[in-house]
Amino acid sequence: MERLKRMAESYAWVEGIASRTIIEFKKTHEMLEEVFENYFQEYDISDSKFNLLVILYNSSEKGLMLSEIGDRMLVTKANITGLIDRLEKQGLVKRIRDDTDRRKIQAVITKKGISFTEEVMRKYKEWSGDIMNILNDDEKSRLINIMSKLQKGLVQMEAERRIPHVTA
Amino acid sequence: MERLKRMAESYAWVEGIASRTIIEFKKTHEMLEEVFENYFQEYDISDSKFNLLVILYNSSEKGLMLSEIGDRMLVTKANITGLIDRLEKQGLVKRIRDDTDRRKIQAVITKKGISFTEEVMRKYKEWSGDIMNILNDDEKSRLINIMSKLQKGLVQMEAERRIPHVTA
DNA sequence: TTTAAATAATTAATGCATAAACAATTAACA
DNA sequence: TGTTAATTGTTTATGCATTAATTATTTAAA
Repeated sequence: MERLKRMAESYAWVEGIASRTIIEFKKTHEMLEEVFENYFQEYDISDSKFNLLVILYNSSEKGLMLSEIGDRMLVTKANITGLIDRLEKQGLVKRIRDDTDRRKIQAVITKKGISFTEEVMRKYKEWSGDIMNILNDDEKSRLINIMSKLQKGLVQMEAERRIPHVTA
Repeated sequence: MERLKRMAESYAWVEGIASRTIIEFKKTHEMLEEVFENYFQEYDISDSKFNLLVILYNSSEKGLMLSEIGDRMLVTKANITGLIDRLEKQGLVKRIRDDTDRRKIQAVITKKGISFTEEVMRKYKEWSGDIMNILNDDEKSRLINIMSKLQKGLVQMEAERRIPHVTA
C-alpha cells in the first residue's frame, strides 16, 4: 500500500485532468490488486490459475483441450502448458490424453480442484462485498456507467486505429 | 480488445453489484493497458523501464544509486539490476561505479536516454488527452472523486488488517 | 501411397516480477 | 586491530507472460 505514495511521485510529470484520471485509475487498480493478492495469498493461487480453474469447473466432465482453454483465456498455448503444469503439481487438475487423436490433451479438474475452486469463489464474492462496501450503491452504479462509456470509446478508438489508411 | 468479451465470460460466475464493479474495473484497466501498450510498442519500452527512465531524467547529473531507484519504485533490487541491464543494452542508461564506496553503483541517463524520455513523455500526454476525450470534464472529475474515496477506504482496510489481534 | 500441410502441445529464449542466497565492501565496536 | 554487522549489488530459482522453433500426429493432396 505504501507503493501508492511512490507511484504518485513517479508520475509527478503528468499534468492535466486527462493524465491524472489515467494515473488515478492505475493507482486504484494497483490497490485493488494488492488487496486481492493479500486475500489470495493463503491459497497459493494466481489470478490466471484461478481463472483457468473456474473455466474447467464450468466445463463438462471430459474437461477441455488445452488449446480450447487458450482460446477462452486469450492466452498463448505455451502459457497454458505452464499453468497446467503448476496446477497439476498442486493436484487441482490432471492431463488426459485423447485416444482417438493423440495430439490432443484434455485438462480435467480433480475432486480437490472442485472443492478448492468452490471455496475460493465463495471467498471472492465475500471479499468483493467487503471492498465495495466502501462505496454506496449510487457511487457504484455511477462508476460502472462511466467505465462503460470509457470502454465503448476505447473499443471504437481501437477499431478506427485498425482501419488501414486507404490512399488512392 | 477481443479479450474483453472473453473476460466477461470467464467471470460469469460473479454476481451482484459489488463483484460486477470490480470486474468492470478490471476490464476497463485491461483495455487502457492494451491501448497504451499499442502506443508504446513502437518505442520498445515497458511501463517499468519508462518509469525508471523518468526517475533518472528528473534526478541530478550524477544519477541515482540502484538501491535508491528500487526504493522509489518500490521494487526489489534484483528487479532493478535487470531493468538497468536492459536499458543499458539500449544505450539509454549507463552504470557508474562510486569510487569512495565501491559497493555503490550510480545509474545515469545518457543523452540518447534524455531525448528518448522527452519524446515518450510528450507522446504519453498526447495519448492521455486523446483517450480521456471520451469522457467530458464532469465525468472525469466524478470518476476521480469516486476512485479517491475507494482508495482511502482500501488504505484503511489494509491498515486495519495489519493490526495484530491483541488477545488479553 | 508417399509426401506435404495443418494441428496440438511442448521447449527454448526473452521480459518482468519476486524471494533467497551470495560476494564484495564498508562500518561498528570490544 | 580484528572480528562481526550491515549495505549494495548480483545471481539463482520460480511464476507468469510472450514469440519462435520443435516434435508428434493427423489430414489432405499429388
